[in-house]
Amino acid sequence: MKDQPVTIKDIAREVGMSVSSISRALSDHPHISEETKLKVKAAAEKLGYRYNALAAALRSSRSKIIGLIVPRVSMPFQSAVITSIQNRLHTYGYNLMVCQSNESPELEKKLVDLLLATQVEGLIVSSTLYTKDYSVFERPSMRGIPVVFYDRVPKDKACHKIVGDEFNGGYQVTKHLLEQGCKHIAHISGPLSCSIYQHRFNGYKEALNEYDVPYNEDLVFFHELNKENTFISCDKLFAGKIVPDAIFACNDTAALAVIEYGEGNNISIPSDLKVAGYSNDNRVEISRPKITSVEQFPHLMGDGAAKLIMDLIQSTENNKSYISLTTSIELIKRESSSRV
Amino acid sequence: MKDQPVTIKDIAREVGMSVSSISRALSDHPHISEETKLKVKAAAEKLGYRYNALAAALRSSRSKIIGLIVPRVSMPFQSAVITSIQNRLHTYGYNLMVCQSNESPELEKKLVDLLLATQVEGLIVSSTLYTKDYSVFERPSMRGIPVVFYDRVPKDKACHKIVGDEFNGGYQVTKHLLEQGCKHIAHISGPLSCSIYQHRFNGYKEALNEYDVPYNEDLVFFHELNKENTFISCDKLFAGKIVPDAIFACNDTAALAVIEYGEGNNISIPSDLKVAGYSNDNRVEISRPKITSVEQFPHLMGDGAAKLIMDLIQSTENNKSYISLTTSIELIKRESSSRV
DNA sequence: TTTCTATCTGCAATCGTTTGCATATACATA
DNA sequence: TATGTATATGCAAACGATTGCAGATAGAAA
Repeated sequence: MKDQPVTIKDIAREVGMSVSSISRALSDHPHISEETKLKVKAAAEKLGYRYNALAAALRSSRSKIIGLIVPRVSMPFQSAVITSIQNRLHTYGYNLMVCQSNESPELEKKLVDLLLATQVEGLIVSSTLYTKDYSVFERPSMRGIPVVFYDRVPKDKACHKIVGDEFNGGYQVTKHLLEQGCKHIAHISGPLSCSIYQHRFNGYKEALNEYDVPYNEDLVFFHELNKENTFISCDKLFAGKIVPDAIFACNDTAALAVIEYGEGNNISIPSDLKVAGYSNDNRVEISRPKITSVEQFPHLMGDGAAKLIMDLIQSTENNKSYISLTTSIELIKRESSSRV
Repeated sequence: MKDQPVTIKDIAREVGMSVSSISRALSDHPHISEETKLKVKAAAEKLGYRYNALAAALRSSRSKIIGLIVPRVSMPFQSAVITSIQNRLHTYGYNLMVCQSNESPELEKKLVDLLLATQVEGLIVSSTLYTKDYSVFERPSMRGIPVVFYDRVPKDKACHKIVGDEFNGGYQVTKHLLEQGCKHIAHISGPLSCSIYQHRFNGYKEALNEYDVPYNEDLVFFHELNKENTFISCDKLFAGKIVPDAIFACNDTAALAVIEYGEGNNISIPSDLKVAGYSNDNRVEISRPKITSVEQFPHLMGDGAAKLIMDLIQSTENNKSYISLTTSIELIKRESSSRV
């Protein structure tokens, strides 16, 4: 056995046929007889042949690779989505190349170039909190390579995308809090540059409007939703003229921070203050009180994103129209927002 | 502008030079004058040239792709590790292709083939709970492609690996519980086919031994560490002759299940029963009581795995010896195991 | 002028497949 | 015999870069 990898050329020599026939035999081309196929495959096995997907990709210009750009893998929602994207793509015989933007729009741009250089056949993207300029995804160099956005998608631009029903989520949470008798519902949100927060915010305002509760901008905050920022906002809220009787936090980390803030400041939840989060991550059921939150069904979203990109790749016609899918959400009511 | 992608050939035509010079100019080869490089790069920009990494990979047989095989992306520990692996590899100019075995040894094997076909330059692997046969990683067809295991590694086989100090973790937890005065420490573990559980179990027995507490096999359980299984084990434990005064669960999901079991069965924690988990995931601090657990520093492990694979790829000499790295752990004591 | 470096550039093979087209064979049909 | 139709196989040109080697050019030294 040589140290050089075995190629179809070696198989051709072994069985005394041309490389083209070997190639066809191995890929079950109908023009090759069953008998020959068996012979070729046996020889391949015997020689320890290994298919070179790169060479095939170069020649056929189908790399069977999908690129994924995501802010960070280690966010519970994202990792759940990625899990199902990867599993689904695998059933199509496609591989996934994962890149992280680390919430940096500049890096995100570079990653697009990187993945295009790798000849990905499609791109799945959930953008950074701050991405405003999406032009990189429609440069001429993108020609022919479909892009599917999910979750965090362009705000003002048509594109293929799959998103949760964020407006409805924001609306449902707010409506629920209103129905629990709350009058002063604070909203702790992520930056509005990010589509999901914009839509939840719109839903929030819609519900207020519907219930004739005036919108008060002293009760809304926009910042990255970590514990520190949330504490700062809580401080402001409880130092303000109007003390809130509910807080709608736009993720569960922030909601948990509110709970902790309450514990530390003698604010009892839900009697003094009702709280709701978003994403229904696995901490909200552990918390005491358990936290009302919105389930986003990340697996459906991942599955949908993978199916959508594959459809776009496989459809021959030049799709001029954009496909937009919405996955439903479900408000899960728990103790943190219950009537006392 | 044509619909065909622009290649270095087009640049060569544009600037009136040969493709080899273009190639060298673009990759900053020292034999090309600065002046020429600038001219070439300007032309590339102008034509909208995009580097084809696949073609380069084929010719140079350096794909700049690392394959990752992991049970599931959506486990908190795993996704934290993956995050740092990907970020670190990116600094080396390498990409990461992520595959999930879904805890199936058969699928795991197929993924090795798949990734080898993709011409990965290295493989990073955390195996399934049940992988016993690691021969697939040392077949002749693997020749030259380094493999780094992390976390869940082969038990009885030398290999490159980076693992947490599991024995010490198991030992520390058990010792801590003993020092809190516990005499009957149950151990709820994953299957021993998996290296990490074997080592934690060994650490558990070592501590018992050191404190002259007899090992009692009625107090140990081996199964997948989900809530249902843990409940079943708890039922058995509390129906047995010897009622435990502590439970050392091998992950936090199981520890949380024990807490929940306690709530539902009038077992008060930590006064009646002390509890410890493993991995220090973000739920243990939310739980009431907060749960004693073991921090594994997944980011160090990911970083280490990425560095190690790159070292192996870049080292020219044929490494005969295996490198084994151990990341330290830290026992975080919390209410669930405190003296009353 | 000649010769020698040093510096730059080009030729052409190569990486391992895929694939359009041509060809070969066998068998049936006219 | 000539023709047609499947069926099976081979030829050779791609795909787009890299790279060993040879060659060209220019300036300096002899």
